Amino acid sequence: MPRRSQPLNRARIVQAAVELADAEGIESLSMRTLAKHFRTGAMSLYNHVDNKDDLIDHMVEHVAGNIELPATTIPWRPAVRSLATSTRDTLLRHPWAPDAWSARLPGPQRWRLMEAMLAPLATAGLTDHDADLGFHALINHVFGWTRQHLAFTTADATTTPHDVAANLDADEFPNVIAHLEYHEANHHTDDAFDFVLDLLLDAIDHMARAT
Amino acid sequence: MPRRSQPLNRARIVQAAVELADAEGIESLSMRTLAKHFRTGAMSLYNHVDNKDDLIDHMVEHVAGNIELPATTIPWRPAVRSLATSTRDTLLRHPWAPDAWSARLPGPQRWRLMEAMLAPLATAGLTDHDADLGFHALINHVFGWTRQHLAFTTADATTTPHDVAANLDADEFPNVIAHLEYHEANHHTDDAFDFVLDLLLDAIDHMARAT
DNA sequence: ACCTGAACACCGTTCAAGT
DNA sequence: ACCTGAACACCGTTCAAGT
Repeated sequence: MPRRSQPLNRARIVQAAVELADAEGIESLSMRTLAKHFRTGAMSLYNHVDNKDDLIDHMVEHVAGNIELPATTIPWRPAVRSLATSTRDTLLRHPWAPDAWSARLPGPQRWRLMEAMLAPLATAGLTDHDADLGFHALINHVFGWTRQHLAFTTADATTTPHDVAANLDADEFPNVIAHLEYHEANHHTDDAFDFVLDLLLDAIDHMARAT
Repeated sequence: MPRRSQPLNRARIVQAAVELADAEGIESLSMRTLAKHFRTGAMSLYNHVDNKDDLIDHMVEHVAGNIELPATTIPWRPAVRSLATSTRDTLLRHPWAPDAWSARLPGPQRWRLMEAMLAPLATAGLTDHDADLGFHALINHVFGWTRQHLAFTTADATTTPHDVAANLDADEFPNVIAHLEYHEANHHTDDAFDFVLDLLLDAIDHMARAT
């Protein structure tokens, strides 16, 4: 809760909004509570942002801008792999980001990321069709895995998978119960992200060699 | 806008809420506007639903209940394939559903779906580890593809990919522009869903044979 | 048991008035 | 140019009072 020494500007507002959404959840981010961080009223924010929707657009762009790009000199496979991983890492720091991201049109920072993923794919020697398939499969994996991971680590920290399993009918849902118990026992083995990522990279490599 | 001949009950409320969210978007679904559908005040809904969050839980369960399950007699691969496809088909009819689904804990109908996906996978002869990888990769693909498709078909119907491409710097984003133009030219070739689905099923089959 | 009006504590946003 | 108070049109939800 900083005093208001410096004048308001959009960068500071967006930065504070991201921090607030990270800490308290985006559902409790309101123009009024955000303005309180600057010891002013909600109306003052409208000098720097069109409206709340515009603010969230800028928040998503801010997050997108934090994603580290791979060097343009490395081969396509490590480049794509590195970008997928750093995208996941950044998204995990902003639990509200995946939903906001998917629901909005891209801005400059997101175009920059798309370019950084498409450019190495374009050097792999794929047909347009295969490049398109590969690109979307990779994006879907990164966001799908991240969302799944966030749902597990964020939702009701009080309710463990084991508790949930105990309330399910063992005759009706035997495989669900086994699945939940597997997760209970394997909390810290997070190789699923890399495994499926490599599966997709293998498939892309295979398509490239067949072209 | 039905007259209120029958008494209110939760099933009718949830049904109306789903229809309203499908037609107008979930952001314009309020307890007050929903109540107006039954020519009553918002407060009357609270006799059948704990609160708005509970209502949305029931809406997601309603959608999950509409997903057709494969026969339990068929082999694992067509069973999984069919469930993935019918899940996608149902989700596409309810654009608000994927976000609401991912953000909430499962209820009975979603357990039923998980069981219907895990049960055939369990007969494929995978290790627990591989079954887990396969399950999550399949779910991520279904939801990721569906979200992507919804974003493309719902967002600003006025702005075509081609319009967007025209506003991008051709030197900075050459691959993004090529990608958008590819989508412009290939509106109706939707084989990406099946292609990646088969890729994942092949990988699962391969893991099963190697066990 | 089910219903419902009034009221409370919030929202986002507009507008007119200030410096 | 930037700021801001009051006001408007909404929210979800509680509570007390009705049948």
